[in-house]
Amino acid sequence: MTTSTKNIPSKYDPSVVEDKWYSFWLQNKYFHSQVDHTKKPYTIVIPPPNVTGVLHMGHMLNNTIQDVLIRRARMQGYNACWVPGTDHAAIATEAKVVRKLRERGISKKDLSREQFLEHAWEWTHTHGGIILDQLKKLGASCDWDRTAFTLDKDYAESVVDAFIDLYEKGKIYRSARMINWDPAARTALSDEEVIYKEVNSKLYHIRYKIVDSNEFVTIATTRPETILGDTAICIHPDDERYTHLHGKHAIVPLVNRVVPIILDKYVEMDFGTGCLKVTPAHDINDYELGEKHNLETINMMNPNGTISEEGELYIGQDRFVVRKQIAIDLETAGNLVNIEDYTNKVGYSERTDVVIEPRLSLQWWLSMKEIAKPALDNVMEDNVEFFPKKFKNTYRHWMENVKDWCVSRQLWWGHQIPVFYYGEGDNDYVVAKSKEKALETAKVKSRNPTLSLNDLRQDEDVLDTWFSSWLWPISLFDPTFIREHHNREPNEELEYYFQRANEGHAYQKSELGNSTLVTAPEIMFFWVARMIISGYEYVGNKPFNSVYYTGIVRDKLGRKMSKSLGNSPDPLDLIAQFGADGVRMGMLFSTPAGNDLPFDPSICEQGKKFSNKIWNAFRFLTLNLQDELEYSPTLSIDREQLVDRWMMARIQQTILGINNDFKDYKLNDALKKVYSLIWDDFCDWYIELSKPEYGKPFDRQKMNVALGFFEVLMKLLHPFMPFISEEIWQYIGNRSKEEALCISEWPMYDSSYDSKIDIEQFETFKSIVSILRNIRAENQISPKTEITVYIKTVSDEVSQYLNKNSWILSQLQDINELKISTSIEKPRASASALIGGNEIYVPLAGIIDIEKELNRINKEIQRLEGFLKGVNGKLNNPNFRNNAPESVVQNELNKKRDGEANLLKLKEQLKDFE
RNA sequence: GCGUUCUUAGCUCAGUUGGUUAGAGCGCCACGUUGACAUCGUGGAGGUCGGCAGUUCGAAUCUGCCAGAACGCACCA
Repeated sequence: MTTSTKNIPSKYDPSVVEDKWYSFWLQNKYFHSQVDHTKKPYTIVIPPPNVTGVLHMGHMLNNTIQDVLIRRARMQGYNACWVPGTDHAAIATEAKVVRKLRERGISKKDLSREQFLEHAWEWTHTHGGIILDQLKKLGASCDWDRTAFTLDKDYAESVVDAFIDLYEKGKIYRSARMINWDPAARTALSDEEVIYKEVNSKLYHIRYKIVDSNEFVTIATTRPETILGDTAICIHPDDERYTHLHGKHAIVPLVNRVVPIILDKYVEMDFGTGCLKVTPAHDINDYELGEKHNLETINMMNPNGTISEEGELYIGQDRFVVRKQIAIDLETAGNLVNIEDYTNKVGYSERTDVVIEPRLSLQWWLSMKEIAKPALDNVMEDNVEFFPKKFKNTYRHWMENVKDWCVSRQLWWGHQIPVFYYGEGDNDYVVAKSKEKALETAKVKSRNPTLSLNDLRQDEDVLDTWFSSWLWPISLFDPTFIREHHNREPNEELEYYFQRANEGHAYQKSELGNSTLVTAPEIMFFWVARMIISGYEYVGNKPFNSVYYTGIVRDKLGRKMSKSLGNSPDPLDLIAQFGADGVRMGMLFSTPAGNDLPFDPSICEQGKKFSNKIWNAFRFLTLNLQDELEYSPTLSIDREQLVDRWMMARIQQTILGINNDFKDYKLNDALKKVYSLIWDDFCDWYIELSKPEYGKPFDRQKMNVALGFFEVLMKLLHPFMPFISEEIWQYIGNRSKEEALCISEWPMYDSSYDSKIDIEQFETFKSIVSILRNIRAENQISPKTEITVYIKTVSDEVSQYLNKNSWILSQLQDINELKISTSIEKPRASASALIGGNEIYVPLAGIIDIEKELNRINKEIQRLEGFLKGVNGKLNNPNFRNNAPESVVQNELNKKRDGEANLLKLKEQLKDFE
């Protein structure tokens, strides 16, 4: 890159600059990582977005955070590897494809599995990876050579391997149980895929006739259609109201089925009538009652949510249509007692948003209790550290009560379950990698040597999408390891990016953990917990040192931003409007780790303004070096100059502060520190003071030192705003073609420059300037009018450094006379102020607005008196003097001494106006 | 219902082990274009730290109760 001063545009145009540098970074493969044992690894695996998804604000936040972490690690000299990829997202993608096909008049049930998968792949090829291109716009510094997809051949094999391995270990089994059934997708779901929502519904009271009696019992239900599957009425054995019904039978209305009245303490006598209808096939609790009391199960619903033949009536009609109709019919039959409004919670499918039906079904399960143990313990011991900490509790609660995982899904898009059936019996199957392999075992197991490939039928179902993504950190690096882990060590990549990156305990505050997962808390159970489980199960180690849970991006009304609500701005529009840097900064600026982000596009405005400020500061420094062919930024400061020492000290403070913030993942605090360093310290003070006296030429050396500082500032800014920082950094220095800010060294903290005295002294100057500005504002004195300033200092030491650096005052204020000494005669009719006990006087005879000045002094006196009242209150309290530590008492005494001295000075000043 | 985390300026949030009369950014008000930036500069006004008790010499900070919010888990048909 040229460092010529020519052609620095007066306006900063992110769209041009950002594309330019992104291509440059890619061309030079700065984001590519390979095993290098001379460097420490730092690994991030991306939470793979749905392959056909498009970027939303949640992705923006999530990936910005990952990019900040990986870019800083890269600059710190880590071998930083951020692996990107996409997830096939079984049910989500399949639902999308089904919808698309329906729009084209094609129904899934008219297609064969192969035909459907052809459509799905076509869809994947046209839309797949769009989201990854969008991430590039954001500046994501992923190693794109490693881009993976959960249905890639190698990866898919590892998923099947895991199933086989766990089956062979006895962890996977097949069982008929109550499951959550999604009637729209027509598949089983895991418990985590069900979302409970509070809804306004109706409670139907229905009476059942008692056999051989004119009596009725009344039950209540929110799902009257399920009476078609009733096989009992249940009452509490101690319920005296119903003692006479023990051993009797009741008649289910409409279907006129005779069912027993059973007794069980499960029934709450206080709720409703104390009578419960029992539908074992369609309710979890009822199922358990059914098992216990040997009840018949009537499966009255089809997989698509219509009534089945077993239901006898309303066959083929939708469950919700029937719910209305059956109420009418029950009324007609005289069985409907009443209907009341009722609020209850109903389970909905996370993906299709339809009401879940509990249903008895034969599925594949993974036994969780045992394999979850190390994953629970290591998080509890902070060996895997959660940020924010509060999620440890949620995690523990889930892990301690972890239930077996239903891993089979009645879908086609995904990893087909490697189970081959050779007969109709419950155990007539073998688990194998392929049909061919299955055949041999099947022959033995079935004792039928004539069995052929045609006799084998593979399980139709696919695996839960999370059953593939839980292997993400392993199979990205070593896809055959799952299969071979009994016989060999991890390959070089897995060893380096997984094992070595996660060596030791996470809780080492001395440096950043070497591997971080950045994700949403919503998928803690779906994904995070299961990845930790698979890490210990297969590699014997955690897959990451720390987990950073991001907040949820919400709109102004506090609603989660989602495509369906249409309340999410298009991230690419935002980037076009504010620049990727602007959007990144806007989001990071207002998200403490784990907090939700109330998003308003205007927060990106601040990012854009910041870019503009930086650009203009840069332009100012270089405009005045127009004759230079190359800049010579330098950090060899003039040690005699307070302002240089101060700037250096502020930089050191900031480096230290940022490094600490990163250890706690307080990215917004870190960014705020950089922001303030650049805007408040560098632009508002340092640059102002680097300007020469009016009319005089610019000091080349000063400009070069300013550029030297600027260079450091751009390094500190780079993880957050990679584009503008790279652009400026490239301009500033004499860079060779291979150089880039993104691979330059992170600034080292240098304690020799971190001087509290320099900062204190400069702060005094800042306060004096502020007070002079304030005096001008109150007395309406234009900045151009010269003023006289006397400073009566508290000590010779103060006089000395103020005098030595008095040019700072003259530079920032038009002053015709400046006196600094311990022995200043207080001038009459002057505006005055106190700074650290030092008295500032600005004689303003004839100009001064006496009322305002009196006001100001009186206000200050009032404040001080109140302050001293508090201090004296403490000091006069014997309990305080006896109990408080000596240092605290001494501190109060100092406050009293200084406060009283200041009060005296203020009262003197007041006398002037009497 | 159980559990967890919260409640600080108009908004979004800081506030380290209790110890200056509580800070920042945005927004708001006033003033301001002499060498980069009006996408800017300068100054200013905003809070009895959700409420009530308690512990303590001293509470935004610790404890209890109450009110409200968010999340997780389990749910009565």
